[in-house]
Amino acid sequence: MAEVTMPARYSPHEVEERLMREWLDRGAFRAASEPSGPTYSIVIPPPNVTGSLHMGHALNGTIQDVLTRYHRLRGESALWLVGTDHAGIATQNKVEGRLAAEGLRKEDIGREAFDRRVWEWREQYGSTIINQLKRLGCSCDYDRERFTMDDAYHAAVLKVFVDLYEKGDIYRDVYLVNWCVRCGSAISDLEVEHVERADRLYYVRYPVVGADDFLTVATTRPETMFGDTAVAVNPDDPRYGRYVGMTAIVPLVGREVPIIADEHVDPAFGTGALKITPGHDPNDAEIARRHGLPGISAIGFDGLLNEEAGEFAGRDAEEARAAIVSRLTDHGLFERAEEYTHSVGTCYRCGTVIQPLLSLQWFMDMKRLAAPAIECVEDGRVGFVPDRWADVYLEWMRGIRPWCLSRQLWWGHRLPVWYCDDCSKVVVAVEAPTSCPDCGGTLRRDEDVLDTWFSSAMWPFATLGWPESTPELKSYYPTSALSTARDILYLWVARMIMMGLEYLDDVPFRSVIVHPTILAADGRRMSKSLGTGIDPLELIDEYGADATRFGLLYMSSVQDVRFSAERIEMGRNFANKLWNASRLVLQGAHPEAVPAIELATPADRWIFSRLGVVSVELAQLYESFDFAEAARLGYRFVWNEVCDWYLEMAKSRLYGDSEAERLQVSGNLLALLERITGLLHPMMPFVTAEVYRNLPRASPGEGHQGAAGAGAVGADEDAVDLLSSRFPEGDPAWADADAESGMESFIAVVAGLRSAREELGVPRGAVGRVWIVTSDPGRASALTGEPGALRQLAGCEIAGVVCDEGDVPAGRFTSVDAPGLKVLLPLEGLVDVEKERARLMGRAEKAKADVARASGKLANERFVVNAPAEVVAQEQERLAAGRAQLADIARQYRERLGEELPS
RNA sequence: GGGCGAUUAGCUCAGGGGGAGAGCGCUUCCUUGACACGGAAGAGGCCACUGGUUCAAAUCCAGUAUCGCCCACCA
Repeated sequence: MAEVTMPARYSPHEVEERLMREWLDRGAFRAASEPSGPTYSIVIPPPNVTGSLHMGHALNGTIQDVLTRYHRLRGESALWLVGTDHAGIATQNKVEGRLAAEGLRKEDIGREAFDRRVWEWREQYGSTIINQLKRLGCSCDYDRERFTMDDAYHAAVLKVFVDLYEKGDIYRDVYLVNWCVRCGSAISDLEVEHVERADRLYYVRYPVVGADDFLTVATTRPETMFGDTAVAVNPDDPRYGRYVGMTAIVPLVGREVPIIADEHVDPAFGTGALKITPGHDPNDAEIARRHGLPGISAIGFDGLLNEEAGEFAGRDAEEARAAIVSRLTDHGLFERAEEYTHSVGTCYRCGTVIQPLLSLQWFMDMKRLAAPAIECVEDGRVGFVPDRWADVYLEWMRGIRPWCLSRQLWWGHRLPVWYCDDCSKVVVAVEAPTSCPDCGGTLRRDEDVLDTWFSSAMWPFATLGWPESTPELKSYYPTSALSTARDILYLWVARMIMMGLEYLDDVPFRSVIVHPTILAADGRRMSKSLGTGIDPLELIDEYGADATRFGLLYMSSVQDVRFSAERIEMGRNFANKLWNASRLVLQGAHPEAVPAIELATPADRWIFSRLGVVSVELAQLYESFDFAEAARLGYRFVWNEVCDWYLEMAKSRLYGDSEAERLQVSGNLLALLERITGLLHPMMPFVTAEVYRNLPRASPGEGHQGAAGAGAVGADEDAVDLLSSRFPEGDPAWADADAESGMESFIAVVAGLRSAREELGVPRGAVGRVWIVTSDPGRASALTGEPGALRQLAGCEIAGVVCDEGDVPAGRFTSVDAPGLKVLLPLEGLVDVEKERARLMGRAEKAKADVARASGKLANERFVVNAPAEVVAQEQERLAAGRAQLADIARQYRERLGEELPS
């Protein structure tokens, strides 16, 4: 390798921009239409076209990219399909806002022009979020970008609507729907967000006809009384039994309505009497249905009271409340009001309080489609991660209710429904009919569009070309995994499962990953309006994409987590660590070295044994979606094992005099680094790819066991691109339990020696000639086989190895314990008596505590009888070791300090 | 009203029946030829509370408290 010039600090932005451009230019993320081998596929939860990347997208994008890159490295044909959702209300609001800035309303320009404006808007801003995904390093197949309003997609949506209509699942009916006055549209039950609100409960008197009496009802919404069609009491309520069957007068309206008995009424609530407003309350509508009562609408789609409200007609319903109460007071019909906290439905898009209104809408009955969608989760064809979400899903699915599909918007998939002006014919068809098939009359198309989620429900197959039988559909459906936030489990995930089973006769994905919600640092939701949001792009700017990804993964354990910038910083430091490790290797390596594994020393055997284990574990973690643990493992292995120990130990050979050793250790270092880049690439694509491309390579045909992805070496460009390599597999031959336990001793010895030197104030640079005391030659060889490292790291040379401490020449030593052996460090003239006394006392305390605990346990007969043999044996070992250590300390105390160890 | 999750070091979080872990922060030292976004040595926890199961509980069970989320027709 020629001169390597690498800055001491990894600078992510230059690398990220350059590599991403290269990858995109050469189509590295493109998935073949008809791949020959195994495939892997993910469809992205399509963000709103109006959207920009937030923390949830960043985490979710990272997770999906880890999976895609991992499986791509596995040699699978990996497709990560991206796209955006037309997001009916959200987008329409945005464009209406722009019109408003020009002093226009959408009605001023008309539907067609408005549609054009939306498309223009989309041209201009619709790719923002997609570009932001690129900054994160997401390896989506950008050439296959889809939009839920693409022509082909639209055709698929119409086909499904018509089909479900013909099957009888979709129907039109008058029903109480959730009406958002601000959006001017119905929304589905799932789009209603309930929020707690401090309100008042009003007690209003309804005079009973033919009795000089009245019934007092409690209501939070007196303004709905204009729609009252009954007063209800509980049938078992003794207070009111005599009134049932009589009638009452609705105050201010004067309407005479029946007094009915219904189980639903809770005698304990309020007065036990309930006014029934079927036109504006779902419960009341239910009761009215049971009793055959009519519904009256007193509030219009504009949220204003209508002519039913008499003098209040034309006033905003909620705003008129006070006036109504005051008028009731005038009539002596208002009793009192009390403070009352309850939850009110609001529009999840704009927060406006929902007005339940009777309205003619299109609905979809979900029962038929739900059955197989329940089954496929029960039998495990679709799995949830974490799996408790399966229960949440199933519970909702079992109680599923009809879905209000129609939206009174302009932006969206317009219903393929026509009404005849002349007869009452309803035509539902994919192709626009020219005239009424029954009477030849003129047809009018339904003005409404479909709920955005109706088209989203088809995302896993409509994006792959359905209903055409495309090669993509064949290759990539069902998809492999779906990663999503939990708040769209019902809105989206459940509906995709139903639609997938209905139209492809197979589940849309095998696994649903429900990733955690990232909360603001103070524990609240991250939200722009609260000012608690953190922009992931700012993190990428400050720390780099790899750091952002790593930090997000690290904190993405199974539960919700508060965002901590320290985690991202940790990722940045880690990327920098990896970068600098590669600097050490590349700058220090023998100029002719190429990746080549030759297990020559205990450290070599140890690190490759560990590499093998870690390779398997990381693969398992990626496959089981445990990304937080994968991040931890990668971090620990690279930092605490490779950098802290192997690289440090390798230095003595790397900078040593032996050319052969230098070449040999260089080969190991390069091979190790090469594999690490592959292992970490799914999580940190940029820094790993950049390091990888700097590695020297064996010339073709030279054949050595070190080249990762040896089979992939082809064109020059590919040869240096980590994306074209293979996920590193460990060689089973590397497994070496002795090397691992030997290294355990080595690390304990070095740490112990350093600690002792520190505590005793041994001057830096002083070299100690240590004796190793052990009866286990394997353990000893971990030290004797690494003399250079021992000298470098602990400042010690080995004087000799003995089985028995008695064989060590007389002298003053301090001892360091390690698994399987003990090391004696000569003290000579440099012992500080006070320090050594403190040190020995400290060790003695600990040893005594060990002995006390172990002997206590072993004295307990029930422990000895019941505990597993190995646990008892372990305790016996502890006892023995503790006693030996104590004796040892006592002896040292005597020899060194000329005192007896205080007891 | 039902359900789920959380409660571990100053902070953010792992762990999950046999001697408490990480990162940051803190103390002391170190600008040695990968890295101060670094290195070395340390300090710092009755693992929310109360009971139970067990030879053994931070870990399993029950209950309590606090926080968060979801579902529900709380007028």
